[in-house]
Amino acid sequence: MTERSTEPRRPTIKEVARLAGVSHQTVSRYLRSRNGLKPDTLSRIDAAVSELNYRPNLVARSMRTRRTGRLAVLLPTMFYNPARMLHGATEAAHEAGFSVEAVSVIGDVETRTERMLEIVGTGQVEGVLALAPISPRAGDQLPQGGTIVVAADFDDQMRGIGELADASPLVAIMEGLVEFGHRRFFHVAGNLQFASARARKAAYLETVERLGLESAGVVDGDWSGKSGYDAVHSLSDEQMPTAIVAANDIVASGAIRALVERGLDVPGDVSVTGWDNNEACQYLPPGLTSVELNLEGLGRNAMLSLVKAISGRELEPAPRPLQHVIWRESTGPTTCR
Amino acid sequence: MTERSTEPRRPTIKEVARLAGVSHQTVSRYLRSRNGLKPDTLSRIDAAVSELNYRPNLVARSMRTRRTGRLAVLLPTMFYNPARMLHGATEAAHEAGFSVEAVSVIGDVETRTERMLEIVGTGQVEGVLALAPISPRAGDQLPQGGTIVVAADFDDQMRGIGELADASPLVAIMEGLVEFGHRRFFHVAGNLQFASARARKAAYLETVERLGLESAGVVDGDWSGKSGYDAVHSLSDEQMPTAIVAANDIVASGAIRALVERGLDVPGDVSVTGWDNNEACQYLPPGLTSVELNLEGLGRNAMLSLVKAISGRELEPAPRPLQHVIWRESTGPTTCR
DNA sequence: CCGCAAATAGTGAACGATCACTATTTCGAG
DNA sequence: CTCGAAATAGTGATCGTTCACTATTTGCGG
Repeated sequence: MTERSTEPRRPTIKEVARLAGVSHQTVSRYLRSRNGLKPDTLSRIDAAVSELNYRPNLVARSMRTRRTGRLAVLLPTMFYNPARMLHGATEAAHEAGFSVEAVSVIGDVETRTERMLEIVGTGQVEGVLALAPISPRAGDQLPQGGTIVVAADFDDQMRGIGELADASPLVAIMEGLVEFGHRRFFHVAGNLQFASARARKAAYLETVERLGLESAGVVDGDWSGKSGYDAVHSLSDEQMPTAIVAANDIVASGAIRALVERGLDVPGDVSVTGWDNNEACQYLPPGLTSVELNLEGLGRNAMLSLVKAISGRELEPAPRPLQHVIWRESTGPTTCR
Repeated sequence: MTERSTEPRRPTIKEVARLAGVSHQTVSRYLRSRNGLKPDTLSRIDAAVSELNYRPNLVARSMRTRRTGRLAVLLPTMFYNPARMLHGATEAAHEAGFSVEAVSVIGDVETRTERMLEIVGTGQVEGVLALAPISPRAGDQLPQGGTIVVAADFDDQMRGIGELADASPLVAIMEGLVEFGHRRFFHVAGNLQFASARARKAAYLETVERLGLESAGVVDGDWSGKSGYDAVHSLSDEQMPTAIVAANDIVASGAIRALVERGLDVPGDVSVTGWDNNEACQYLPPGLTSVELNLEGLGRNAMLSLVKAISGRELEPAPRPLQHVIWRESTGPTTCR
């Protein structure tokens, strides 16, 4: 590991002012906007700033302006990989002049909610973007002086909101499978505390209904491979569908293993689909039909709504579409059985 | 999405003091340590604090103490999933009283380094933990007043340091494969800017040498499935090894696909191993022999060295071992060919 | 060259905590 | 009861910036 440290005191606005032969307030104005200064004054300050290598003390600025310019992102740790969403979110926040604190909490909804309220309570952050479910009661418990909260994957009515919970690719998947001749489906859902899991389950049920399909049912899972594995093993031979729509690629991988263990071929006997376009699942045979996500874009757009709520600024959203189906070998025409 | 906001001014130390009938300095002492106060005074302040729901203004405290209590973690975005390491790191930082800012940068080493220097330069953070490679020149460019940098996966001599680069499980894998009868190996390395990739490559070469094995060579990859896929397809039939040691599970999945495409069975013809214990690779047949990592522990320990360098505090490290081999179906005895 | 508005620059207070002192109270020994 | 050190509490300055003013300079029509 490499370690370095130096600790000379940093120059202040007054030292810059003295060197430039102006008042500290003039330097302050220079920092805010370079308008309203004579060209001569401006260049003298320019010179002083670069000579002293001056950087404003943001803590002092925060103190006076009562704005910290900091946001927090609450990350889930157990169920899916939020790193790319975090990236999109931090980039967007950076564009809007905010820095982002990452908070990841292992535990249940209540633990996460408590931790989030604690963070808001310190007044250190101006807002929180929750990428993991939090308690719907959180809004009421916000401490006075508390800040805005945007929960991107959750709302008070337990319904998903926005792009994160857009389940339309699932409809596209099922329609594609129907074209392949499939009539009997099965869905292994994700953790239903996540709006995305609820939305996919709802979309599955609606599509079964709308297209008059058979369904071997829905098993509520937890985004894990084991949940897919167990769900398939729980089916009797008579129940066995010809197409399994899994909540994500991990669940699908568990389902595929269980199918293989039962002597069934994918996609010969049963087609399987996932979600997230997991790289390993693209390569390992059979390449898994999945939904490619622009996770950075989803993270960005979630952050945009927080930024807008706090500062009113509207930044450019990520270009659509943010998700689309990629068909691979794990899906195919039904065979006579 | 849920949004809430309230903005009554927060109470200050002086208001607490007035309510408790003491001086503001007494309240300040109360906040630092409750010692040296009369029980009566203490309980009066206790009452005042809870009545006003007082929380100290950390920005004001930072201003006076010249300590921000903030650290930054520089995350890689392209190659592997740092979310669990980030979690371990933030937990450790939290224990030591620091908050953590997440910075993820797409781009090359120079881009990351520049961004890191920018962050240090603002004086907002007391230290940076780099989980992605940064330029070895970064130390020299640290701005004056700059803070300590710990690069957990890199050092000036391009050699890996510490647990992140511990390649001993690779030796265990190869020894196990030798017991299975394997003599002819192949290694697909990760991105060699990462110390872990360099360490695994070095361990592979040393073990080949030490045990007098045959090697079909090493292909330098980039942690991607494609790199494993291409590497295997680049081999002639004569070169084909009986065991492929891949830099991680994704690379292994690409290798397996290429093997299957060439009509080879895993593990019947060729054994394959990965690294990271990717959940999908555990389930999809053949279950991949891999290295389970305590990523939270690795993140924690990396953060501990930063915390120690900054504050001198030594926290409890994660219990060892932090990685161990898990044997699965993708490895087996050699067959006569 | 005057007068007056607009443009530009300066002054001192304030943000909310801690630091470095000084002041007061407490309490046991003599 | 007094003295003096230890324990406890108070006072005012300070951190580096911006805010709310006031002061000065500039530019231009008459």
